[in-house]
Amino acid sequence: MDNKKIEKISRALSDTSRIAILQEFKKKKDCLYCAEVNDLLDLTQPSVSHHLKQLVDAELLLPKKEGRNLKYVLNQQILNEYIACLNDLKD
Amino acid sequence: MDNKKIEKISRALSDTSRIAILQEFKKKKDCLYCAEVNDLLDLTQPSVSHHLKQLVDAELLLPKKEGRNLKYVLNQQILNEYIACLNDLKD
DNA sequence: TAAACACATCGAAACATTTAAATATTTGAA
DNA sequence: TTCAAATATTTAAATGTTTCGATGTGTTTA
Repeated sequence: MDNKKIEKISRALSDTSRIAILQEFKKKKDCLYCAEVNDLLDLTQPSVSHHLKQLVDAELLLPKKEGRNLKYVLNQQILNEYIACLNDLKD
Repeated sequence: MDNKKIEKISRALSDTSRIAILQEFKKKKDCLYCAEVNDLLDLTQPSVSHHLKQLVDAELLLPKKEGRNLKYVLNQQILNEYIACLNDLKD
């Protein structure tokens, strides 16, 4: 994972709304619907859409279309790679 | 570690210059002088000072004054706590 | 004490991010 | 095929970030 990718993931994580979204996955067994995120956050629908887009762009979330709903799955692999890079900063 | 702190650390990590600074610590045995960072990055002294400040504000670096020089030490503990929070996102 | 050095702060320009309102798109249901 | 629901995009305002030049502050050395 190169530094540009680390930067991108870090930026995706640098917002309490997006952190809250990711934390919600634990309760929901790693799978969340867009509408559930709308209920979770006190933001308008376009704002939530924007935040989800950033998490998807950083590949932390994988979108899966289900009819007119959108289901998100946590990308554990990229999270593991990111964590490995951080661990690498230590000696 | 609360979400505000996670946000702050993530934001500190969301810049390739700052990532490069942290990576340099590995080569320098976890201790860097401000002037060494100036040589490392192709940025002016005020810009480097700004980046170091963000890393210090996020507590990723601990500053130690040595006469008119400033030495930084990597804060492994806060890095570990941050990594633990990220691991916590997984189930 | 004066000059040089190391680092911080200020001010401003350029650019990016966050948010919401309005609108568009896609899909399912009647 | 028309209507309603779910999500995305556009636009614009407010705010935050990055960078540099100029300058300030504290410390060592001549």
